[in-house]
Amino acid sequence: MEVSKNFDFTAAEAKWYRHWLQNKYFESTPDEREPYTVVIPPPNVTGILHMGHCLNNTIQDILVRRARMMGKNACWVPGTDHASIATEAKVVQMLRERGIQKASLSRDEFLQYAWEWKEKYGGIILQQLKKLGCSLDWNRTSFTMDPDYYKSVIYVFNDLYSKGYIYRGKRMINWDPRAKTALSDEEVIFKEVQGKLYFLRYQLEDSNGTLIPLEQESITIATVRPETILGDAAIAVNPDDERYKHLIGCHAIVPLINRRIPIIADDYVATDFGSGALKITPAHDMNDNQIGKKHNLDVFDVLNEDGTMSLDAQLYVGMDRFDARKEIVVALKDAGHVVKIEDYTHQVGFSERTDVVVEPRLSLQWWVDMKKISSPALSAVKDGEINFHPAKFKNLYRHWMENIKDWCISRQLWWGHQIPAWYDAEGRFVVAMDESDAKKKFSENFGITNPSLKQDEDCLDTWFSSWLWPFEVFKGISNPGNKDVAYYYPTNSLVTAPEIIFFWVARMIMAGYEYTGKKPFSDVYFTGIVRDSQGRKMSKQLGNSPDLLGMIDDIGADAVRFGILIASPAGNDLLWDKASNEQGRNFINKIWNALKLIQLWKERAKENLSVEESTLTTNWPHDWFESRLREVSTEVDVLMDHFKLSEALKTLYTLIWDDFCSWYLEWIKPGFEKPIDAKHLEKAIVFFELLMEKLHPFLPFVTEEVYHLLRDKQEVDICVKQVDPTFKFRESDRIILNQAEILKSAITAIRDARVKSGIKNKEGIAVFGTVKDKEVWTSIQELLCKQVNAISFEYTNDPIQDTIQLVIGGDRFYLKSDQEIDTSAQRKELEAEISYYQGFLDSVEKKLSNERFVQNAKPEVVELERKKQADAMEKIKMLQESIANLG
RNA sequence: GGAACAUUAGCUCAGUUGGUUUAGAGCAUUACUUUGACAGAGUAGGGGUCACUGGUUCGAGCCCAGUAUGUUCCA
Repeated sequence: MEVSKNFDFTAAEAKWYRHWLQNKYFESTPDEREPYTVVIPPPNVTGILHMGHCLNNTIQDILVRRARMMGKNACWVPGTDHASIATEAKVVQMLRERGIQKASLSRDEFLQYAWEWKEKYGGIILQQLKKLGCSLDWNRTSFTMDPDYYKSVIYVFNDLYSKGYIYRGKRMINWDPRAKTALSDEEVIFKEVQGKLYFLRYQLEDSNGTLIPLEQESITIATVRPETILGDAAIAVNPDDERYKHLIGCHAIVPLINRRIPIIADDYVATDFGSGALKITPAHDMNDNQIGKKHNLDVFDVLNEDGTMSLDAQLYVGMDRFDARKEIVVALKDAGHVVKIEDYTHQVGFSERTDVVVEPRLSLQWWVDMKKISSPALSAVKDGEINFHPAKFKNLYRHWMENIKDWCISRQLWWGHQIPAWYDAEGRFVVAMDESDAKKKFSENFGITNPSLKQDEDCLDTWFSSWLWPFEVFKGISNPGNKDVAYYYPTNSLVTAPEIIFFWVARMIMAGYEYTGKKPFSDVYFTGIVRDSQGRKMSKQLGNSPDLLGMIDDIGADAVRFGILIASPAGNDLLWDKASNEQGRNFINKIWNALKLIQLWKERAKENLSVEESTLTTNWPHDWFESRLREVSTEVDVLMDHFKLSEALKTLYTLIWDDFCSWYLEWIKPGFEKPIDAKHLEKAIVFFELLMEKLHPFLPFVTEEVYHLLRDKQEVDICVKQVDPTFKFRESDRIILNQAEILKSAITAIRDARVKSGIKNKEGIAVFGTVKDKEVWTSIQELLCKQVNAISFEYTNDPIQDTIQLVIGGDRFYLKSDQEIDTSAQRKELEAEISYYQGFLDSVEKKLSNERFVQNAKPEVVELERKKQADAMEKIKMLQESIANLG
């Protein structure tokens, strides 16, 4: 069959993905086989494919394809999560473009637009995964707001509430004034900001309650947020601070609004920061809030939910917080309260979603009491029931779980699962499955029949639905005990990013034990973070994320998969560079060229070659390559079992490029325009097929294409081919593998000598050997001669004059050619070798002359050193003789 | 401020319980080769006080302590 010059990945990728889908290879239903289940970490429904997804999903696809080929019933479940904040932002933006204000819509109207948006643009990412070759069971595509899934989330809320694990409480939270929503700590990004530190002096009262003139004595505080002084409730000083000891118990006056506030003592205050006096603003700072609670201070909430100043501020009411800051500084200056203003660099929290400065704010929120459900999840990882790869994340997990904090699960958004709490006009509430259930509970709890109820406006944190993912994709809650969940759950491997170990992984483990009594998965593989070649995280702002789909179009999905994986050492961040794609493309090109060679041979294959036609009389190359293939298969299995995917791919890369192409194919290659023995060709094809089989999980498209081109008719597709589990390394393989090492080093050494002596490739040489083990050399001499263009190979006991002398292993060789031998170059070469071995020998002898070493070291270690010594001495002796022979 | 992890060739990394040929791989680099599957190639080479300082040991890239630097997480 005619084969194109290069692999046409565009055509092959489309063809094979369609073919695999048509044959339903990715679809799974429960049967008698062992399942292998992976659930995809659901990407945002708003998302588009980026490098992180590429890495993550390539890894999952490799695991799943490998399991499928190993005879397991592989099931990889796709889906998306509704990403409440991100999606709502997109919808609001769409509405704005149409000139619609969100505030002008009812909740139902807004949700209609949101669903419209989701149907139209949502889930593009799933289509993109097909381009990457992902073998997902598309029939099982799930969404966290599917009707059953939605109901399960509501059920879980009810259940946890009835168990007393969910409570409602006023707490200091991170508030996003643009999205008008609470954020979890994890959604706040701290950035270094150039700000100002304002030193402000407050007027004091003396112990009799008389105002002291500002010029006479005052107390100076330092703040970066002068507008919040309107919410001051106290000034705190360190009890040991001599400067302020006399003021403790006195009062100060908040400038501009003349509020009288106490001066209190608290050892939280650092004496060496700012002025040593700390203003306490309980409504607007996490630490101040705690101090406020401790000292029973009043709370003045001076900000509205949109970040403007509130009525309680008394001044600048309705003005944005940053404008108010500018104005109040002017007013304070005018009133003589500003002592100095310094430049100050500090960490400020920004909203991950809207990038506005986050406000610490008091708010009534729903919380999960995490301590009540975390303990099985902690011990599961500690005891190794769930294994983390790499294991270092175990520590991190343990630390977080042991210091776990309550989880704020309410979000001030409409897109998501609406909190199932109903209130009456007097603020009484019940948690229920739906409104009629709520009415029933109102009558039970409060004796009220047919109350007028209003459901909580807020919806739940997205993670509160995605923590059910591993079992609810199989309807484990909505249809408990069904045949799918019984078969596929617990799942096998989860592949995700370490960034969401707490957001998601830990919570899935908790939910798994809480709702199924079982772990959700056995292994968690944490990928690295994809960074650019300068080590920066990829981000939209930096514009350093490559266009993944464009890359797939340019270079092919296989090359992209290779590129990302080869750069991805287990558990480390990876510095991704476009060059690694090219390495992938080159590798595919290499495979393609090997295919072309095989096709060329097919045209010239013959049975029963005559002696003149035959250029290979031994089966040694086939025996060797089989042993080598067995060895590597076993190595790769071990690496894969330890999730060392990058190394497994490197191992296969070397096997194909070096062992198969550079050695094996060269060894069996017929002479120029000579025929090849059909039985040799058949062997090569079988090996090529096995190589494609091993490589298929990594590079699915090119392997399927090559596999089908190797024979006119393949019985099965490689995608679903079952590997032979008995094809493994055997102890007996060692002999021939060792012989091959000797052969390779002999070829390399002789080629090197030829180059150094300027012997042209075309010029034949005669090889003479003085060897210890003739049997070994006899089995490989045909190949040796072929590879170094030797016209003869003879054994000799005596030195041969006027030859190039080599010591290979413990054997001596003489190369004879018509070329004149440059003895001085030879001598230099040999002397360099001697000095290397002499240095080596010295270090060994130093050890052996140390009596304590000989006494204390294990006998086999001493024995080994003696052998090293003997080997080195013999080598040196042979090299010296070679020099002597040069004359 | 606290904690975890890391530091090995120009870059990215291996290096399994301390001894296995005076440290290995890929990429990059240098020289040479070139009508024969493949220049997207082949052959050969150069390149490292294993961050630093001590300690344990007959013996340390590996174990221990400290220092420095970096990354991440938590305050």
